[in-house]
Amino acid sequence: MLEDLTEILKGVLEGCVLEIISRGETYGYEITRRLNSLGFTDVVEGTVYTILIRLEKNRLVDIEKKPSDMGPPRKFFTLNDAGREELRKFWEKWEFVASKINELKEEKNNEFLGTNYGQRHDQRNESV
Amino acid sequence: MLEDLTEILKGVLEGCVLEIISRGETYGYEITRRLNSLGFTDVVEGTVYTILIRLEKNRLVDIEKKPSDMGPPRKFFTLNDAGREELRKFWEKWEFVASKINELKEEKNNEFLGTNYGQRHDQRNESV
DNA sequence: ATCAACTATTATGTATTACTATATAGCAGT
DNA sequence: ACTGCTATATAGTAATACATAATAGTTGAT
Repeated sequence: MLEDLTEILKGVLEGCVLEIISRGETYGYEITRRLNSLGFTDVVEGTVYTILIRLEKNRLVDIEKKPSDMGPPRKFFTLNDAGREELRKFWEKWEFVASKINELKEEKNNEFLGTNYGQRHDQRNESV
Repeated sequence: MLEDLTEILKGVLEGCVLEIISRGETYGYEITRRLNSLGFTDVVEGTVYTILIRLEKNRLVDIEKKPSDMGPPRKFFTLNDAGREELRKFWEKWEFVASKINELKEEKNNEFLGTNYGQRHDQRNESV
């Protein structure tokens, strides 16, 4: 149905994984299934594992290996303090970006209210 | 204030540029200023020009060069049919992804309503 | 016992993207 | 001349998601 989400997922997928881990100890395969059932049906294990390895490398997670009765042993991940701080920052960034994008979208819907094409756009130096 | 937005902007910045062009003929430098005043203060000309060259290569825009009384000539961009279709698809993708991310975020806020850690997560094969 | 299906992790290579940094150039005011 | 603003172009870099394949444990059917 929807086309490739690859590019639009860059930068947010890691945040999603952090959020999922923050709910409680979990592992790569389960995280992938969780993302799939959320709606990101094309995300595969390989993608999630590279994110998990990155989280480990950046010391945002604690890891514990445990046997499973369903297959090979699982590597369980939990967020540590740095991971929780990273997650907090992710949501902060997300809310900022999402609000700005929606602002742009709203302008679009309000186009009929009046545009200023041709007139000077002098908001230039009022920017943050 | 906010940290680096680089990664989270991947995949959405091009959509923003398409949207800005869709309002009417405009050029790289002005698009950059528009993005800056929207809140994306760190986006620089170089980034926008690479996006514009990409749009041109993918034949999503029409181009017209015009002299300026403010400096060097400007390259004006307008969306063609393919560009408008690409923009439509961008908003479709954005709404999908944003709704899913917010769904994940809401679950977070509703954590206190009850979790099912430890119990089996048997939504596995109910996924889309 | 063998095979397929599901569970689970690891690793290599690729494409795409935003960014850095720099170069070039026109115009205005000092 | 010099600075500052306007304006475009481009080579190189870092980061990310994905494709693909290898490995391995468990279960159930043939």
